[in-house]
Amino acid sequence: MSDCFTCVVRNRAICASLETEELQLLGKLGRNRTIKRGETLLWEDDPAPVVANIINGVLKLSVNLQDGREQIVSVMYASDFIGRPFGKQSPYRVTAMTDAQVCVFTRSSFDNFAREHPDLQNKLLQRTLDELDRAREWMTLLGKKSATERIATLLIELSDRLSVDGCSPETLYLDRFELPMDRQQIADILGLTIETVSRQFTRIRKEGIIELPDRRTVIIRDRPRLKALAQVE
Amino acid sequence: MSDCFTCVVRNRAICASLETEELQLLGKLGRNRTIKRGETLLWEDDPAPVVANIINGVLKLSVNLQDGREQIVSVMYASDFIGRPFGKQSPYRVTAMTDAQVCVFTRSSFDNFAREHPDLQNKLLQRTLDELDRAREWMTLLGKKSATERIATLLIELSDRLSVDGCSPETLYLDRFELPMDRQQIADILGLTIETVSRQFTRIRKEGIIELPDRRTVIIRDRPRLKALAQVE
DNA sequence: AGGAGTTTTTGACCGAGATCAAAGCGCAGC
DNA sequence: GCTGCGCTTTGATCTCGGTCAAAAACTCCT
Repeated sequence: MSDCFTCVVRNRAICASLETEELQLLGKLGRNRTIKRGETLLWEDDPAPVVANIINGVLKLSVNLQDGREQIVSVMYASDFIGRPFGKQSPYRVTAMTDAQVCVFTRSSFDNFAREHPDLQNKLLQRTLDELDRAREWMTLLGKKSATERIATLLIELSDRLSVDGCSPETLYLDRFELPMDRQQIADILGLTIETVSRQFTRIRKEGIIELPDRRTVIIRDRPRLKALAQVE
Repeated sequence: MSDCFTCVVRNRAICASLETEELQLLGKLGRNRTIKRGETLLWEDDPAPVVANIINGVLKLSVNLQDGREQIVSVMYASDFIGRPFGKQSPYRVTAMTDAQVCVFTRSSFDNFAREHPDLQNKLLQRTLDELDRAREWMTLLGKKSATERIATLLIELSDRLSVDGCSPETLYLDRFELPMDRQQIADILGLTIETVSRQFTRIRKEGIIELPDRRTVIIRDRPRLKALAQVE
């Protein structure tokens, strides 16, 4: 059993809606699990589905077309909730982009628990609405933005989302961070090819907006200009 | 006051989760409203927000960038739920694509009601999850599909969604229907330009897959081939 | 340290869809 | 019936990002 009371995401995940006793009950249902980078936690329409909270690490949710094309439809971070409770199966593949730790529930046990805890369901609803907003923002990116705008938007988003993850309250903005994904994955998030991603990185690096000390590290040198590139909204 | 008991979407909208007495209560909170094609029901981040059920008609949800680019992030049909309950405001513009009738609630009154009706919240959660799936499917379209694939996908989707709307149970497939939007709106849904949309229509019309008796009418002549064009998944 | 394999960058070229421009079509009003 | 206007189609050209290929940089192993 996992100890929910010392859990690092206890106050940010959906569990935050629960009181001591309920948390104890939910804790009995969950199992901690470690996943290696590249490992798939959940296959599309898995017949034995699970839901999970992310404790740490970054996971992707992807749609894979038969001809091999892959679209990443969501990137999920610590405290995010994975999976589809109630009814339908989840038509996505969930794969770890970095080593990760998750807190896993069988769907049936989670469903039963949730049915009796309206506060938890409410939290879940709000999270799903947030996720929907994010998906729609990304639709706008995919439908209307240029390659440069896409890259800039991703970098801004990452610096926001990873800073919460890092949990150091003094760094409101993360100006230096590790990319949790490789170039191919960036391409599959942004609806571009790996070559275009690389060229755009080079471009904004040469303009002095960012620095790339190595493949995985990004330093934002000129945030206002980066925001200007991203912020067409 | 609107009469919920004879409402055409009574069994398909979220209200389906309510018993007689509760429905009566909710009915007191709602107001019927007619909207003309092109009229905007809700502006992005409206300070006096409402939520609504669609009784009939088709509405769009759009994100508008400052330079005039518009991405339509959702097309909503009869029995769909509009707006964002609990907390945040809705960052989208909601506009009628056809004349429509909606059942409107102020957000605060709806929130209060929903808080006391877990079944309603559960229904809302499931709907939101469905909507999220649809948004992600569209992300895949916008990120990975060719112009032809996009048009074909939209036509299949419309023939599915409008047939439920029409409510004639014998027509499982609608092979003839009216487009609820003009070419520009199709372009803004699919992340294309109006010219490309027009060219693709002409193309699949010349191939005998569809027929276009007039601007707004579509007849599907060869559904299997249309599906093949759309169905890259 | 050297070498094999992987990932990323760079270069040359190409093409799907965008852009710009000009008809064509359908309908409302007179 | 004609005219004017908005929407749609068609045509000509351009461009951004894709494709194909090779070089460069990094990683990991021995």
